[in-house]
Amino acid sequence: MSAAPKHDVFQAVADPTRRQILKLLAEKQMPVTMISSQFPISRTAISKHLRILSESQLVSVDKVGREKRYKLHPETLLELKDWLSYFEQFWDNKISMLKHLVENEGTSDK
Amino acid sequence: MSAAPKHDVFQAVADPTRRQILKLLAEKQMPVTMISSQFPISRTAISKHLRILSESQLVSVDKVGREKRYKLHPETLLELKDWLSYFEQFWDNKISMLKHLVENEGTSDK
DNA sequence: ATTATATGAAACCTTATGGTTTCCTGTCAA
DNA sequence: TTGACAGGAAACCATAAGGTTTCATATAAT
Repeated sequence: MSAAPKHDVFQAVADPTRRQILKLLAEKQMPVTMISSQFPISRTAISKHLRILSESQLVSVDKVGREKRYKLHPETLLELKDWLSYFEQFWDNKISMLKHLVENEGTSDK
Repeated sequence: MSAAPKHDVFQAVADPTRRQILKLLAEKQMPVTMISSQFPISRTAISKHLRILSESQLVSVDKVGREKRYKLHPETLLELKDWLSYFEQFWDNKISMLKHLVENEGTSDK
C-alpha cells in the first residue's frame, strides 16, 4: 500500500491542457504562475490540473520558499507505453498483422 | 475535409471499458452483443462506447446481415505512440535524462 | 405472415469535469 | 509590520460523460 494514485494516467492525459502542461514541464520545472501564464485560463484552473497530474503521479512538487516548483515525473508515462505495446503487433509486424487478418476472416461466431 | 474525428483518441482511450473493448477487438472482430456479454453493463452502453471509438477512428464497422461487426483500427493508436515518443528521452536515454536534470537544477526563473 | 434477433435512437438521471470568483494563508521585501 | 506575491481551498456553475430503460427498425428464421 504505497502511492495509491487517485487518478488514472489515461484519464489524466485525456485533457489537452494537461498534455500541454506535461510538455511544458518536460522542458523545465516551474511554478504554477509561470505555467498558467502560458494558458488562457485562470491560475486556479491550472492548479487543479496540476493536482490531477500529481495524483496520477505524472508530476511532483518541490517547495522552494513561497513557490512550488512542479516537475515532470516521466516514468509514469511508461504505463501508457506498456498498454500500447500490446498493440504493437499491428503496426510493425507485417506477419502477425497478416496472421491476424486471416484468422479473423469473416467470422464473428465461435 | 475528410474523416474529421469528433472524438480525441486520448479521450476515447481514457475510459477503462473502452480500453477493454479495444483489447477484445484486437483478438477478433465481433458484433455488439458479443462484446457486451463480456461486461456488466447494458448492451446500449457498450453501443455508445463503440460510437465514441468509431468517431475517434479506433474501430470500424462491417455490416453483415443484421449484425454489425466491429473491428479494431489499430493505426489510430499511433497517435498516442507519437505523443509519447516526445517523452522517450526521459526513459531510455540516460545521457539526456542527466542533461535534463542538470539543466533544471534549482531554477524556475529565467 | 409472424416471431425472434441485432442494434441504434431517445429521453432521462446522476455524477464528474473544467471553469470561474472569492477568500485565506504563507513567505518575501520595504 | 505592512504590503505584495505565490498558491491552495471553497463554493458555485454549466456541460459532458456514463449509465439505464423504453421504443423503433431492419433482418433472419419458422
